[in-house]
Amino acid sequence: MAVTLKDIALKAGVTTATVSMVINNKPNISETTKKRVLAIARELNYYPNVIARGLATKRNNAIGVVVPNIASGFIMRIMEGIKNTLRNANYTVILFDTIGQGITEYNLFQKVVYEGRVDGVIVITASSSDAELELFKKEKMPCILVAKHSAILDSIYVNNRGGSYTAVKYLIDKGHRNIGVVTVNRKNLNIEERLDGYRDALVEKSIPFRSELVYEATSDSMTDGAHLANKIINARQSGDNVPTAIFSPAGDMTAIGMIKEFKKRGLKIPEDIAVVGYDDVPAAEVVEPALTTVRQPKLEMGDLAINLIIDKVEKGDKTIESREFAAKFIIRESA
Amino acid sequence: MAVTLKDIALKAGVTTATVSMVINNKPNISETTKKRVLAIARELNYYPNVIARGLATKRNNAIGVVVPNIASGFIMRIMEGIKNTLRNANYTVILFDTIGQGITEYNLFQKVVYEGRVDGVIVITASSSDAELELFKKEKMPCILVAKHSAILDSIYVNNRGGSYTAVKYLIDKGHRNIGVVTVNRKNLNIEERLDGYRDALVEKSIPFRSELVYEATSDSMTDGAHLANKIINARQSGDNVPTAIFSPAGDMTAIGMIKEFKKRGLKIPEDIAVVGYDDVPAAEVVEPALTTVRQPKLEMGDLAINLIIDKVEKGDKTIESREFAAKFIIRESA
DNA sequence: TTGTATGCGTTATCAC
DNA sequence: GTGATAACGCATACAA
Repeated sequence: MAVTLKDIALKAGVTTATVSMVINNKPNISETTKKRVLAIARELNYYPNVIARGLATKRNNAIGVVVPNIASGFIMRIMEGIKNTLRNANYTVILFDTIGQGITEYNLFQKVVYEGRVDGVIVITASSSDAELELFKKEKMPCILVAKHSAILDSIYVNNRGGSYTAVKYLIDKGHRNIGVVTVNRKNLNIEERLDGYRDALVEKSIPFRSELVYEATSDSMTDGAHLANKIINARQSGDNVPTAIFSPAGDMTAIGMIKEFKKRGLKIPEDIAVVGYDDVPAAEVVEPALTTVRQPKLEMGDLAINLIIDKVEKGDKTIESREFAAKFIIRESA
Repeated sequence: MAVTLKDIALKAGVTTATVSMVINNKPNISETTKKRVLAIARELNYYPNVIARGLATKRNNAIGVVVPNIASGFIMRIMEGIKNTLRNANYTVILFDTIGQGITEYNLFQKVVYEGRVDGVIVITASSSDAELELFKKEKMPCILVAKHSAILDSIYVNNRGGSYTAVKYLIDKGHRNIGVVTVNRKNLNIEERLDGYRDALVEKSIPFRSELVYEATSDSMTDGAHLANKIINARQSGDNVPTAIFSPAGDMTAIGMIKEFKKRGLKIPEDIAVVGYDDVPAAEVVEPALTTVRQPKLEMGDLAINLIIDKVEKGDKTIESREFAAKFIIRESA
């Protein structure tokens, strides 16, 4: 049986109210009783029951992290940033995701908001609409949106358009004019923004956008990359529209799959065809040639997110802030 | 303001007790009031406050996952398995780790047990002693230990000794007699077990164990691998004790770093020196030659862990079970 | 079939 | 300074 305030009160000859005040360091308690109560608490190895405390104070000291799917390197790095800076802050983080639960993201939002387990949330998703996110505002649940800009909530996001622009401009400056681009049909990847950056660079250099140079992957995987690489090589052989460089906002694994397939088919990277990825996964450094890619500052985003949300929760700050991070272009050998 | 049982009761003209019984699908409620209450609950968009419910029932529908550090691919894959099969089971998972909190693992155990937030825990660590783990038993907190065998708690673990044995035997069968082994000083890696497997294979084939063939990494990283590779090459040049194969129970990244450095120094893999890793990280498939390695069935372990713990929590099962998984030897090109 | 009363462990508002 | 007492939202034993 867990030891409660009552146990301590009984043993100390005071009431639970007094014990509670001692435990919470409230003023107006005599030094002597304070010492006695504290000693007994330690002796009995007392831990406050956070559930009961939460009921009484309407504060749980818990932050929810809401994600579509935890099985993503992107999200894990952000989580790492969150946990890393949680430090002394006495908060517990609770992970919510839709995985395997057969519910929509909005259902999950409702659950998180109405269940009452958390004091605030960090929502990491680019696939929810403002209409859905509105729920947090409506129910006055402190919330930080990570991954895209929002007009109605605090948000932390990366300038992916700028990241793509930098990458593509780099390719153009190297002399490339036919630059293929790999997209993927995953809503929470901000893929449209990334394509915009690609177009920006083209426009700036007066290079026409050509839809034949857009390749679609079904997921960010090496097999998809290999498949697309073959498609490109075949197009090369039939002559026209031969890309001399590929930019893969769909992700690094696709880019890596392409590199490996290009090499297998006898092409030299980056001489015959340059490749640029997106994400900077660990394998990007391993592939030969090492992958030039775009990195998002995930740890920093997680760090900022947890700090912001705790501020919101504790200070009741109501202003809507948003913070943009720059994507970092990592130049290695593949381009 | 969140809607409570009281709100529904008021509107339905019954008491909170009745509403509670309806919500929880208790028997002996007339169909008519049931329907009416349910309709109003839906209309008001009622969600039970899980904190209050937890206090009343002493059940939180929450499982704690306790880890030393979430920033590990191993743990993330297990988490993925856990979340994946959580499915309809109406449980929330709460992540606890010691990262950046300046507390010991045992302090964390205490927090988890005494705070009362969770009904059961999955502890993923190989670095805690039985004496520390005893706490869960003592306080009757249902617990599954993942990563090593335990006599006092349910446990799920991988036969790492067998996995190492298989890998090293494979090298021996390929004709290798001087097999280097890379260790790392990280307690929660079960490194000793893995070394035992290495020794087992040696003993079986009557090959003497030689401590000069043991190399120590400081972490599982490419830079450590490169460093060790150079050490080995230098030893080669001075003549004696030249390993013709390397087994890296310290992890794949170290093995990959070695491969890249060996290649840079002009050695051919696996002809001049064979390399076998441990873990099967995504990059293992990317390096050239692709890394032969040992994989632990992480998803399956997570799956079993969550099923077991929910059973324990719900059925109050008291027997101590343990389940061993076999490690899988993945043969690629580096050996 | 439904209402009344009580408790879960804690905090908070009063008196004294 | 400290003790009663109510309240948080819900569940449940018992009474009606």
